[in-house]
Amino acid sequence: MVGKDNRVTINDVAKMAGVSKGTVDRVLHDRGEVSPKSREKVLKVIEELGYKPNFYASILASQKKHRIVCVIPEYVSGDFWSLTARGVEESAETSSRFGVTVEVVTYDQYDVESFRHVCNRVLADLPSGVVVAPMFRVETLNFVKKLDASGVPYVYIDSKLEDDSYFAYFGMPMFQSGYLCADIMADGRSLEKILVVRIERDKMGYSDPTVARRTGFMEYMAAHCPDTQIVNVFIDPKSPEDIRRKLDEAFAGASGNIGVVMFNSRIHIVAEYIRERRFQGVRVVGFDALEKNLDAIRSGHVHVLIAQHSDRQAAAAVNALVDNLIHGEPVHKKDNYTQMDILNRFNCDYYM
Amino acid sequence: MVGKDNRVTINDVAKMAGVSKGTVDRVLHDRGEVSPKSREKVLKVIEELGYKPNFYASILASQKKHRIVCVIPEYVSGDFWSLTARGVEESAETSSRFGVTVEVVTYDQYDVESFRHVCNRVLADLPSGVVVAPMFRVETLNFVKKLDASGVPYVYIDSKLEDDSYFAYFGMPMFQSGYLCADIMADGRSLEKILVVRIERDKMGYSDPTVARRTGFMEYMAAHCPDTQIVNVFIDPKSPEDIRRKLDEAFAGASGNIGVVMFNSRIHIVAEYIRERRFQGVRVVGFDALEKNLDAIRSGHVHVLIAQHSDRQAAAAVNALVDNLIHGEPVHKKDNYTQMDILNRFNCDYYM
DNA sequence: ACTTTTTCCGTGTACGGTCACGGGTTTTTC
DNA sequence: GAAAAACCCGTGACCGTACACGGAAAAAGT
Repeated sequence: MVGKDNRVTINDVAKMAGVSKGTVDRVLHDRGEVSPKSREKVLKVIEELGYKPNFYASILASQKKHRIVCVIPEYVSGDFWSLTARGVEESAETSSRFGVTVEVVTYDQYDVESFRHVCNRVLADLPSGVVVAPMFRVETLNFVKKLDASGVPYVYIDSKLEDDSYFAYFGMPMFQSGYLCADIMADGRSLEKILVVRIERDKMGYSDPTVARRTGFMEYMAAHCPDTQIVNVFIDPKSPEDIRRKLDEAFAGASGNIGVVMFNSRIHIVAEYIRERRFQGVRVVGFDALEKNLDAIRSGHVHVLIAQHSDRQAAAAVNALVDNLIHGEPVHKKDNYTQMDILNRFNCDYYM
Repeated sequence: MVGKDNRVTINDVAKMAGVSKGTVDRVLHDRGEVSPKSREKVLKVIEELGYKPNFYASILASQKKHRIVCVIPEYVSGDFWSLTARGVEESAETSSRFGVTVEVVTYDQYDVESFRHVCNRVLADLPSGVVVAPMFRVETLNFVKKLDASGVPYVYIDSKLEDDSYFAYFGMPMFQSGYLCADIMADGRSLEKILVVRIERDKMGYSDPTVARRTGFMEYMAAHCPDTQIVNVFIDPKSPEDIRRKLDEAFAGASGNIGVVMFNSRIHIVAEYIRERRFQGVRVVGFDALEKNLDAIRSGHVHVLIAQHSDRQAAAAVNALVDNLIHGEPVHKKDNYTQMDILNRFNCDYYM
């Protein structure tokens, strides 16, 4: 049996304490203008009666408006960040009931300047809370420092930086996901070599969340499969043709079993290549449940995806802020690592 | 940008439609006593203005009390049904804010009579909604028929029966989970035989949710590994010693690779056996993320678990009812299949 | 002792709904 | 055609809390 009848109201408390509800309200919200004596009295009565403020009446009466801003990379339908955006959208719906508006602002993840610009815009019109997916280390640290100075709580999603005053973090354990990936790739089969397909980026203080993943992968391989050759294949993000040439090179002259992996969400471009070249027996493992990646699983060109619910992550991030802003609830846990989901062709259709 | 200022109130609607808020309220709740003409008008205005009732005002004003009852098998801490109970407990917390109390009643899943008894108790004092985990086919059908007749919505969790008037269903796709299980067990390795450990039960119109799982498993094996021998090992649930003898028999004289699988949540008893006998190289696959099973993964005696978030399932079931009772929201989807999570030693620690 | 200031507190309205009540209209009934 | 019934609909009192406002009491100033 759960859920008791919570019939004690602020009026009961007031009556018992021999004061008016106004006074009770003042002590409840620490709004001052109450004598120590009556304050004491009220507190005692609250304790005795086990008074819990009615949540709904409270929200209804206080017409406070909160605004939360989510700063994430630009996205187009179907890519990784669109999942996050969807999650935000979802929780925005619920939050709007609490009088909280949620706003998404995006930046070009390949252009620091655009990130700086966005940060300034946010700082110029301070919201009540911020959710940020950090891509540029220095700039983000600078940004959150200012937020912190203004008392605006911020939540990291996807990856976090080394500062310590963030309100919460929601994301995948990146190192472990790489480790897991390696196990899935290599365990029980003796691979001759593994191609690690990487997208070249401008340097520019860029903080790639996937490096930890790669590190985890490499550590597993070093420990368990020292004989497997690891080959980095760098692709130019601007010329999609590039991948064909580079992979042709990498595949040339390979005789034994080969694996291909990417540590970002774009394994589907590898799947596409494999499909074109009609290669058989190549083991392909990637990350994130984009629609294109799921299709690649279904068609058999990708064997396993390691996925996370980025949408839930984003929603959780927003909700944590809302809970804090509205109910004054502290975070349950500061660091929240989402589960790593292993998807193959037999369970991917049940992954929404 | 998300979440607009939803400042349209029932009074705005009333004014626009040229009626009183009472009338608007009546059409909102389909409470009758409204002429078709004004009803039409109000509906149109609601549409135009995009009016959404304020949830909190609504809850505050209507002091309705709802009661939801969850009928599930008895459980002890750490077993499968305790997960479900935990999920119920969680959602009960949120629901209590909505003036909904959630009650868990349990029955002995090996005793029809106890189930009948529980059903009668529920029927004697009808709640607003029911969540039920069906174990006895005929009795459950009988039970829900009466609920249906009284207009009490009911939700199936874990497994569902073949009737059609349930409000919603939340559970794992059992057949596919068996198929998936077989793939994980056998793909890429040539197993000589697989032991299917089963717990004998009294017959008694008992509806075992795991039979579909076994069917899925067998179909996969027949299609992909016709040479692997499948051996059923029946265990007496009452004598835990039994398993040792039976498994000893089954293992005796096996030379090649062996797999062991159970289709309920108790693979940990096999793990325990393997640990005792110090067997090496036996592939063990099971279901459900019980603490004991997770421990078995960590110690290496179970290789993979296929899990579902039964807690979320239960919570979702309760929430669906609450949403419907409080806000009159219809279910999004009637049949909700939860994802199948593949757990191994590298990702099981992030599965909460 | 009489202002002036500060401190403390009660009152009343608003928030956006719900629902009982009762009065006015129309339709039925005899 | 009047009485009864059925049908519609507006009114207003809540629900439990937040907060502005103004006044009483106490402290400080002169």
